[in-house]
Amino acid sequence: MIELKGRGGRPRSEQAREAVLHAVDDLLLEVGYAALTMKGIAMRAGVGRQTVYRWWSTKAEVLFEACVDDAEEELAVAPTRTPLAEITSYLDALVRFLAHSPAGAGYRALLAAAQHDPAVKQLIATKDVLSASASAVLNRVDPARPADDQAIARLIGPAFFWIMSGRDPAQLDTHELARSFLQDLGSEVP
Amino acid sequence: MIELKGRGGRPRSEQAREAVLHAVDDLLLEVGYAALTMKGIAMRAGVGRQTVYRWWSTKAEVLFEACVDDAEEELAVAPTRTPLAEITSYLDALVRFLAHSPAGAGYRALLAAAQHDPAVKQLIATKDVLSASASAVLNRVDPARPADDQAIARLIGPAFFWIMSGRDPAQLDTHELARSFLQDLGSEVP
Amino acid sequence: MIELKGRGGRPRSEQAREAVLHAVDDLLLEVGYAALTMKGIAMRAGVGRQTVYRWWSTKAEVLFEACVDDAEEELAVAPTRTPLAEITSYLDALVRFLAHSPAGAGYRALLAAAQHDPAVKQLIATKDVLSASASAVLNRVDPARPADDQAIARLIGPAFFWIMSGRDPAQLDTHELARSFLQDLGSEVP
Amino acid sequence: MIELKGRGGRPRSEQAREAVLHAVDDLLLEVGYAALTMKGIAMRAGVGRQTVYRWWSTKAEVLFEACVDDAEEELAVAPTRTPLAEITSYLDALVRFLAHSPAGAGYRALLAAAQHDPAVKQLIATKDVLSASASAVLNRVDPARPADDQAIARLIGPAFFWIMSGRDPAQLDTHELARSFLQDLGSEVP
DNA sequence: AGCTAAGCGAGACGGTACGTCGTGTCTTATT
DNA sequence: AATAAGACACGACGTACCGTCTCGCTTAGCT
Repeated sequence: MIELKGRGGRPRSEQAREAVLHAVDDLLLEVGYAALTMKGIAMRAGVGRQTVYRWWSTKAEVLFEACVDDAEEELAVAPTRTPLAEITSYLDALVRFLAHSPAGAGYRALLAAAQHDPAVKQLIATKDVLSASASAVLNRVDPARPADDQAIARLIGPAFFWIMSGRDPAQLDTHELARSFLQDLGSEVP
Repeated sequence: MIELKGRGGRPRSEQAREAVLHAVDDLLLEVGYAALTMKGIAMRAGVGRQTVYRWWSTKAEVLFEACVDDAEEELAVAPTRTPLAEITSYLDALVRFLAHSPAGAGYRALLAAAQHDPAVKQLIATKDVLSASASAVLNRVDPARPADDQAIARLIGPAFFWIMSGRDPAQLDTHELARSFLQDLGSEVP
Repeated sequence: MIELKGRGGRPRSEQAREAVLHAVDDLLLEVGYAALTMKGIAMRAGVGRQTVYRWWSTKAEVLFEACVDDAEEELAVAPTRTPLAEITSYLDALVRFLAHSPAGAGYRALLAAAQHDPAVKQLIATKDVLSASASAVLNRVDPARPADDQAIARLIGPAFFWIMSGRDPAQLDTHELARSFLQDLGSEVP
Repeated sequence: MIELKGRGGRPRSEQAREAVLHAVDDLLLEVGYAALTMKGIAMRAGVGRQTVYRWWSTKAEVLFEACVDDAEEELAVAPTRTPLAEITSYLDALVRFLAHSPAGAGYRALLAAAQHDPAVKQLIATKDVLSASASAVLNRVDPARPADDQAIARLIGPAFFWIMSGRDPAQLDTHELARSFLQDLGSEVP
């Protein structure tokens, strides 16, 4: 037996929960993260403000829950024949996610907020979708060598910096990035 | 001569300007970027609110002016004998700047804000201290090959991602990063 | 016989009813009428909110039911030998009730609320404890002359105004008030 | 020299002050005291909420300032030839004020609130318009005998109770009240 | 004994006012 | 003309209470 929580009381409304998450998705695109407010979310969702505060403490938490699932899905790439194709395909997905996806916009906003808000830092640390996706790809490319953080940073870093520093995603040569990453991988200190 | 501005009137107070910039520096460390406000800056600086608005439009502009000079200085590394030492030294400076320097905290906050504020994006684009410093190092290491954005991203990216994603700066192996970067440099497609 | 209500169903809980009335009594003294809330009453009584709303529409109704019985009792004075003693004794009880009794505090609050809430006005009109008590005394003092509203107002008014306008009840000379009231009574236009 | 306050700063807006006071007057009649809110006052006045809170702490304070002047004016009666006419005229004005005047509605609301709010009690004690007006009449009727609180209570009390307890003002015989009051006055203990 | 129905505690729901704070603008007197 | 001071209209903050609703659980009278 597990379900021991709250014996009485009206159960949480799944409808309200979804309305809030959809409202956050919509508003992020329409007004941006800075103009995203708890009040605005509640109004857009047709929900009382207390209902939002009851389940989420900050707009960052709502946004995190709203886009973490999409993020995982968008960063998963299909297996390919060669490591080069696999890495290139992953980097393309990464750039697409960070630069164009709604979920990516949410992720960038959260990562930005985490730079000056320890609570958000801790929040996004609970599910590090970027590292996890890179780790999955690396483990598939070279199952013998377990993916470490340093390798993940070398894989993700250049594209990540490219997007975060505001450069044009179309100008990034992901194929060259993948080639150079794999060369390092095959030539590390013996 | 030079002073061609408004014919009459009181000149701008240099004292007020410096008080504002120092106030921003102090407050960023004390309360963080999110809690940084124009009102708070003015109060801390002992300056009228209008005086802040007269010379800067947003808190981002004040912060930018307050930390861009420090940033340039901290990211300049002394020339070294070998490329490997030079690159390693630069990456160390980069990590130190992003992870520990007050100016770096300001830069991170601005770059974060730029993710959802086009005005801030444009602002920090006017003086890309990170790319400029990397460019300087690259040109010194290999004067024959002019530094391009892709190489800059490969150099800065991994360390940048490491810090921005909240990893411990002490765990980053900059020497290994430098080695792998230089290997790519020497082996690019002929 | 008589019990024609709903054929089935759980009967009303007398325990809950009393808990609510006691809670209102307690809270009125502790936090005052303004801070008295339906939610607070339910919590203090250890009762569901709906249970309060099921039997009373407003906090005024609960309070009325909670203090009307006490009020009647406190305003009833024992017969005395002389009219003067009787009237004085009644005025003393009136002042004691209005100024010091918990039930009187409830009555003052309700009468105050009635000034801007027609529903409360109608509510307290259903059982005018003040006038009724005065009427009883007057009828005993002079059975020949039925107590009219004007006489009741002359009897109650001065003390009522004294308390309602915040004056010190100890400074009121009820004996003098009684003497002057009786003089009027005996000298009205023939 | 007196005007030493605040050397700098924008002066208080008289326009905003009047807009707020008029808004309170209007809203009291339209929605009643219970539904009167600081937010509503600010909106109706076309004024920021902070502006209201800057100068008044509670809706009671705003209302007090809004109706105290009207109250004083409405309770001042013109001198008459006979004491009976004077007293009757005053009682008529008193009833008219309490039962029909907007300012009187405000006064009743405040006096009601004072029953359970010490701050309001203290507030209305700073300018006791009812007692002051009665005092003025009594001093004119019998300059030899200075008006005491007990006499004031006997004069005001009956009419006050009549209105506060919700009776029909038209049914009150002020002439009889005045006659009986004057009889007491002339026959007090020697 | 089983069924039906209303009351019960609990607590989430959509709303709205609270009093505070920061926004960017404005209006003073002073320098 | 720039300054320090501070009032202005505006609107988001997070909290509290409103009155309603939906749960699972009594607790009775009526088959």
